[in-house]
Amino acid sequence: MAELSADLGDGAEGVFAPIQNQPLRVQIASRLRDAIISGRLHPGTVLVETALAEQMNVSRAPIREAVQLLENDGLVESVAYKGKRVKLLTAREVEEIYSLREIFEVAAVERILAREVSVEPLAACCAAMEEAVRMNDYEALVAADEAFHRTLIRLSDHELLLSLWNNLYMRIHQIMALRHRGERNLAEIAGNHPPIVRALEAGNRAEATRLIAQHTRALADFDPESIAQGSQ
Amino acid sequence: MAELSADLGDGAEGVFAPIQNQPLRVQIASRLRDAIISGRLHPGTVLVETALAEQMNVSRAPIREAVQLLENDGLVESVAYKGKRVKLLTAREVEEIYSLREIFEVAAVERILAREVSVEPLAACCAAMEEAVRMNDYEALVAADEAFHRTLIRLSDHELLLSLWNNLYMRIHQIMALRHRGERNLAEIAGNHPPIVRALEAGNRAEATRLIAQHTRALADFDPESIAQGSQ
DNA sequence: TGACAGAAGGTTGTCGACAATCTTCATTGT
DNA sequence: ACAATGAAGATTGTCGACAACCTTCTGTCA
Repeated sequence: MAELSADLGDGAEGVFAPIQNQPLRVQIASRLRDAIISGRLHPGTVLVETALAEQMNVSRAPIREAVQLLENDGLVESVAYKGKRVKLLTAREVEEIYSLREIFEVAAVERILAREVSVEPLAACCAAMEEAVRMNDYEALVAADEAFHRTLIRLSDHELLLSLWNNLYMRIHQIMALRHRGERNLAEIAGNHPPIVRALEAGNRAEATRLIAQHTRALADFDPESIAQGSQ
Repeated sequence: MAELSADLGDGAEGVFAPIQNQPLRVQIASRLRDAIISGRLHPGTVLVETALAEQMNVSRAPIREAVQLLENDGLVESVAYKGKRVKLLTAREVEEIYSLREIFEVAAVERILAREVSVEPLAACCAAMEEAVRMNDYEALVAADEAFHRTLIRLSDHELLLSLWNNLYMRIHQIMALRHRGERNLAEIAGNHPPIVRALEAGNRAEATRLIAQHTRALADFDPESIAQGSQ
């Protein structure tokens, strides 16, 4: 039994999938989070505990705790005497989210350059993006893009920064899902990244920072009216 | 009644303190938070719901929710099948907290310079610090120091950054409380800040950034062994 | 016709209890 | 003496119910 659990834990080559007895609140929170960041639950949607409990066939306790988890994520807000609702997105907040993204990425660049970390993982992400462009696969491109930026943060070797990034990117996901999908030039998006990698390889801090800022601001250049707010 | 509430809300000059019917979880969370960041609850201390519920004479439900709030704050961690405990502090985590502090302050400086905001509020904080030095009041100096840095973030006009800062500074409070109080030169601490204000006034980005980094690293220059970890 | 008072409805806040799970300790066998 | 098995204890997870609070609708009075 000792070696069995060891196998499952380490190699993950075992026959059995690892048993994961996640608390209900975690499962519920995952479902709700997915619904919110995918845009299925619009900002302003009221989350009524009793209704959710009935839908998911559980009691209110795990629902309450799950909603609280989402509140910590900044996806849900509490409005006095009205209950909880999916957080409304103001233009200002969207701006701040993207500017924070820029702050984080620039900080990551600084650390990567200071520690002279290999940027090979970033090049791999670029390759995945080019592949997605060849296949004309928008979803794959988005995934590779996310992987690129998360890898950038990860290479900075800063766990706290990475956890903040994960939370931030969740909200960016939501914003992208709510935004009308403009006609994006796949090749242009993919093409933005290799120069960043090259600047990092060259140790060119100013250029890397400039490219990151430019890329982020292009993403943030949205139509404020395009974000669907729920009723009210 | 309308004008009464308006008075209380705006001027805060009314006779009555505003009625705040905070949920139990918020009151409980505040108490626990205070205990943790003041160092009265050491890292590693196990938080048993039933015990806390009995001590505070409430049921377990609000205790659970309060502890979850602290978990979101990063002050409590969940260890499988052992319950929740006050989060242990590793040297790495402390380093990351201070490096994040530097990232945030540098970002704030950039924004302040870009927007040409008046730095008068910062000068006021410096005056408070000098007054504290004159009175040889360590507590007042710490308070003024915190006010200075929070003001710096506030002047950057970035709500998201400010909320992250508040959370981060909570943990810095905890670290300072756990750290053996070295003999600090009050005048030296106070003296660090006016040059920052002058650099901001002069629009000298490089100098301001350099001073911030220097100041932060002086704070982070701690003895890793000095942080008391609870039993285990 | 408008405004105020009252009642009804709905939602969150809190509680006590039960169930499930893991840990720890005692016991037994080799 | 050590290891494995079993039982007991403790803690978290979940549930259903009650209470408090605010909102909203309706009815009445000026």
